[in-house]
Amino acid sequence: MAHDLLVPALDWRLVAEARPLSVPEQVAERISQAVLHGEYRPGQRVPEQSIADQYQISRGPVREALRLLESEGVIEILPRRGAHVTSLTVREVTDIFNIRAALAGLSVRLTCGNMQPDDLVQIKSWVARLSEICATPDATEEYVAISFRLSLFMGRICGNERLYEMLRSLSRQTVRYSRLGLATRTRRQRSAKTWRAMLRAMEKGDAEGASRTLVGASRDAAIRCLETETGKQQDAAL
Amino acid sequence: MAHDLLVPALDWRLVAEARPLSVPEQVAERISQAVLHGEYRPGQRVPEQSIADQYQISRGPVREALRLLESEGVIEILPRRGAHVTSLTVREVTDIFNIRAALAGLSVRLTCGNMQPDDLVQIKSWVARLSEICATPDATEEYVAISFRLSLFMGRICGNERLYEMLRSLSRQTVRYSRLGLATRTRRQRSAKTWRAMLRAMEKGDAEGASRTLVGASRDAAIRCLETETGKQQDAAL
DNA sequence: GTCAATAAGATTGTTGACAATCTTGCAATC
DNA sequence: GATTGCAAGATTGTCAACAATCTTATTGAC
Repeated sequence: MAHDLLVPALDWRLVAEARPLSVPEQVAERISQAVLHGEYRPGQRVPEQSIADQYQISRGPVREALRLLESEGVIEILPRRGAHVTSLTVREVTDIFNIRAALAGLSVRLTCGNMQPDDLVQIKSWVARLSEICATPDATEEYVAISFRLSLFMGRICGNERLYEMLRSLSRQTVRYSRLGLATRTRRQRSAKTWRAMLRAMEKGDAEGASRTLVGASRDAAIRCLETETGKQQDAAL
Repeated sequence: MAHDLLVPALDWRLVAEARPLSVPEQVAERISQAVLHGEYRPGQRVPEQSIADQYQISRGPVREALRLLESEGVIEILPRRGAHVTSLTVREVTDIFNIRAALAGLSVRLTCGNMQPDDLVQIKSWVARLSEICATPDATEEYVAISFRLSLFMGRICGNERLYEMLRSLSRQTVRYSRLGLATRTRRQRSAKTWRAMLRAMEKGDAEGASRTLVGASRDAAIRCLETETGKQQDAAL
């Protein structure tokens, strides 16, 4: 088709960003939330028909929703055996944490060169809040929530859209396990110390230093969080 | 279902790894190859029906194949507008190169700690071959092929399966553009020099050094390869 | 001649049905 | 009592048809 050569196609990405979610996307979001909230256990089957009945749609859109969730790592689809909530081994969780650490490091480095004054204020306030609550018993939920908001915030403002998407996806896959790594007062205090060190480096404009701090700490945290589990069972399922 | 609590589900990942490719996977592979070989141009539409006719199947499996390709970044699917071969902007290519650099760095670092003697021999021979042909005019294709094999090899032997998958996916998305970055003799010579430096660091057991060398070089290469294009057009499509 | 409205055609989204395969429960055997 | 084989049920894979939406070409007005 010579047509394509003459008239460049309109780049729809620039037009419709905040489009309404399609049916499969909505279903995927619901299931994802259900998994995150522990309504489905790791390894549990997710039959297409039961989802279809639940939302009163046919299996077509459900299949699509499941593919979406598979690409996000929330579920696994095996041929003729259907969809299961992912149940990661210790090895796989470590692997993902390593990847996440490397990408978080990149996002911090980029953020340093791409930051608005307001952004630093925002980051500062979150780090302050983390330092405040890290010693409080039972502050795990708030601590986890804020540290995720913080790392995704840097993912967003660093200017690398695709990096943000990858960090978001990896976070989704590891929330359950991150919670373990921040479950005790000691661990949270150690984590808060890292965030402060990273902030200091950022304020000095030391992008490499900030990045190194975060990567090192993430790596340690991954090891620490999994040491607890390693002895128990080969499957790290929460 | 209390049943799930008593009998842990069999982990099929450990059993059936080399399973035969499903129909959608086969179709996805074919389309992917066609895109890589330039049979589809960036931005070109990929209608479901025409693919279905081509392989004499219905649109169901085709839809699934297209979702697979979307998750690999080979095509883009827009609601009610169908699938298009991805046409990346300069910005997006840079973004992906940055991510790939960070992950390649991680894979090299892990490889250093996870390497068999044979592996180093293999890497050495490839680096030698690259040094041999880098000055040859018109060696772009072989040079690109070997350097990809090399980086994916390290992705594979580093022991982080997921990292390998991500590197493979990112490579697929950027082959077209990498070719630009290795199109001239000077660029290939510069690239070969980097590989040699990385190899020296690996031989000394300097994982961090090897990683830094590669990350730095990848970053430079990305910038260099795109400088050529930046002036011309906002869309970096090959 | 250029632009806007319209209609025909093409394409995607969804549905329900059927075939292929897997899982589960039960019975027969060792 | 544990294991194997079989059958019924459940679940996934594929298909063809219809509805909703978008694209393209034509027509008419300015």
